[in-house]
Amino acid sequence: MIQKQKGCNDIYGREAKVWKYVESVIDAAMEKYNYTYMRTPIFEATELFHRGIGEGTDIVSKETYDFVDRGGRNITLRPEGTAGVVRSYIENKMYGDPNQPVKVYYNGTMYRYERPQSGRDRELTQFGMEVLGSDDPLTDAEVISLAVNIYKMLGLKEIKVNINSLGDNESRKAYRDALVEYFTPYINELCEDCQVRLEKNPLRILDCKVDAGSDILKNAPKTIDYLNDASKKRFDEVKDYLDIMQIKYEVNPNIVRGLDYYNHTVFEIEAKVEGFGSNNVLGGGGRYNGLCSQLDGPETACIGFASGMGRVVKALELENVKMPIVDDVDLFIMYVNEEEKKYAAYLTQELRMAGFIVETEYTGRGLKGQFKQADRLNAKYIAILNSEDLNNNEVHIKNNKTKEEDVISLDVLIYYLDEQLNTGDCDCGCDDEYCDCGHDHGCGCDESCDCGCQEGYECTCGDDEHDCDCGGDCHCNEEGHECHCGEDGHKCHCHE
RNA sequence: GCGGCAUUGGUGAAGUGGUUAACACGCUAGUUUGUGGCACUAGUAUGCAAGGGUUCGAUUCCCUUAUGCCGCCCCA
Repeated sequence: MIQKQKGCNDIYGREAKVWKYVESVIDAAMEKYNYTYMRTPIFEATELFHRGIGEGTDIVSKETYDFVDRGGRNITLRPEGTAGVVRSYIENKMYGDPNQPVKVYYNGTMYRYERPQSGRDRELTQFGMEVLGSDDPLTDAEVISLAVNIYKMLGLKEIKVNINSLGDNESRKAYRDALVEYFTPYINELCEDCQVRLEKNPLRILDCKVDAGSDILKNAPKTIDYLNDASKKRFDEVKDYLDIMQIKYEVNPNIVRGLDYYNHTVFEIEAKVEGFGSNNVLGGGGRYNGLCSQLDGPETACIGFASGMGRVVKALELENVKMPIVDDVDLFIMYVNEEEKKYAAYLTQELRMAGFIVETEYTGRGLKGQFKQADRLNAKYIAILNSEDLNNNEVHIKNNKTKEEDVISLDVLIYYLDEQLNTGDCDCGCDDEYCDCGHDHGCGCDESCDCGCQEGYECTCGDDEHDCDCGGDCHCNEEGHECHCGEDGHKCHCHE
């Protein structure tokens, strides 16, 4: 049997629905912040990542998927999203657009040649956003706020935002020197890995798991103490904006990120859920003002954030977050003989065109088996075709919840279903099959809001009956968008 | 790149150097002349990740490979 490649995953069934839902929430959040979706190629010239990330690190030397194509080009499957976005910004001369900063987001697969473990795969899906062309501290706060709000809208509660500032190049260098000076006398007391880090990447000693908690680490110099006045002022401004936006965070001097190109603001968002394993960072980001010029573009101030979809989904599962996932069908059409099957084919087509989710039998099961199948599919109604009924232009239709059965004229079947299915929990009276405002179409407006509630906020969706303490804005409050469900004061959250 | 543990049917799994690989769920069919979910009955792995070795004989022992889980390195 041919197996999937190491560190890759097949996502299907219910899990795939969860992914689609998470993606829809991401899209909605990005839209609110006015970040535009962009797609860049999955493979790029190897040089892009070598120059972007830096030659010396393990990352580029042994953790990318590299190959030479048939034309002799050196190709690398993208290990992250930022480099491609910056390349595109330069190549398409987006810096020339008067509409600055450029705010974009992406969502796609990345490839890293690593040994898989919990929360780490070789093919992973990341979403992220970048703001290119502004050094305003407000953009730092905006990116962090957007990241936090995505998690909130999804309904995650146990998250922690860690922020830090590395300062400008001058501050960074001063800090690095101070660290080396501080740790050198203690070199023999550090773990073996840290002894190597002291020379290669002293900042990462602060991240060490072995030495964590030791007095040497606790008393190490803090980035913040080495920020020059301008950098310090800038960091204070970022924190002020976060306070104004009511984003909770903690300044954590040990957040340093791995790459050289970061400066000023760096941040990580952790899942604080039990059982998450050692890789519990949902996402991270920071400012990278030097990258664009390093890639032959103009000097451009940028900040970005990226988050792993797999880890987000894992956090949602561990927190048992409820999601508005439609996994039932409106009607299952049963039949036994060939003549009935032909009518089933016709009826299936007809009702689907009318907007219902319709299923029928494809594997030759008997009636008993078809009833079981209808249950498995969570069919709300069952139509039992029988030749005699059909000759009388009638059909047996059964409510699969109450088990009540009616015999109705085929002429009124559509109206019958329409009435039955749209008078459930939801009273929006919607009769437009393409509107997703109704309970049957996944709106979630019937009981509780699906906006990913957090405490301490008031819902602004304008629906009285629906008591929500959601975080930030409810995403059913789409301004200027008219719902065609016909209920006043009820705003639809469909994206048309 | 380094290390620990794992891999038995559609699923969860038990098990042993030697005739038919437990048990449960599921699934299919029947009892039920076209209305299920209960009950009962029957069927449901020529196979124990793949390949090689030891042995009279291996799913069981050994080796290699693959994949999975967990950790280290690294972390974009």
